[in-house]
Amino acid sequence: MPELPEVETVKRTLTEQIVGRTVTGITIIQPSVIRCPAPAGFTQSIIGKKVQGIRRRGKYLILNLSDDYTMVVHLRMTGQFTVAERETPIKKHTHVIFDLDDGRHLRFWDQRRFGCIWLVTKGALDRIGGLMTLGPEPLEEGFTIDILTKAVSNRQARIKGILLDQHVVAGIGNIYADEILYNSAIHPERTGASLTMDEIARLFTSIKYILAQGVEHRGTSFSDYVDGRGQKGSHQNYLKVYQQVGKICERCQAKIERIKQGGRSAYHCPGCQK
DNA sequence: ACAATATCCTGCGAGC
DNA sequence: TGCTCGCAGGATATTG
Repeated sequence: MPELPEVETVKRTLTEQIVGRTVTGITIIQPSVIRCPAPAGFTQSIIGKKVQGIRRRGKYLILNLSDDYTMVVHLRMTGQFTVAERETPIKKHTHVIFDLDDGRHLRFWDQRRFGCIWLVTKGALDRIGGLMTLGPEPLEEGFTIDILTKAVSNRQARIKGILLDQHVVAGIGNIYADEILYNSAIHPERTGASLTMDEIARLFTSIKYILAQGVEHRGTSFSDYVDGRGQKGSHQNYLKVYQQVGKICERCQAKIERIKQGGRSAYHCPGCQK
């Protein structure tokens, strides 16, 4: 599941490979992954564009192209955006193939087809749903303890749901939400309003620490995730609760449990997450 | 405004 | 062997 650390790793590995490259052709196999414009317009506009830089905002990849165009990609659940040699066989669920001027391919693959691509001109980024309403980047200066305090205050929603809300803070998904709550020893079903100042301070520290660890480990490859070179991350080897049902908590020796929350799994330690 | 739930999609494993 | 069911979850739409 590409969350902030995974998308950041894709950004870095793609930057090394495709900045300076020009798109010379495109094959759209599954048109529905392209949100805008329509395939004919997309094809016409993308060809000849040079990749000038890549940045990340939350879980969105943003490719700055020549002529003031911007291509935005969201990998959602199973999306992969990788560079491949032209001779490499095309896997099932490959939806879009960009031909690059160095003879290689940039390929968008997504087994479950939740991922999507937008191509807009500069200034039209507000046409991309969700991008303009994202909360602050958790690993940057703009994210403060004051912002987190305001986000949880007087909220009856459960804290895990608040962490997953991209308007509050950008880039946290199910894996890192569970790991952050474990690290701060807070139970996922606590309401925002119930948190003490001390707990909010711990949560703030854990958000930064766990996400930074995820980036350092180049992401969590639990099922499909790979970076822009097709390589897996290693953070799955450092998970304390996510997908760890029955394992012994190293902090209190209780057994890790899974509960259902909002249609999602919430992994936690019933012994020390209060 | 807020909080919870349904929806999209495919593959896999459990259970019968 | 082959079927059904539940599960995986990011973001949006819908409901209360």
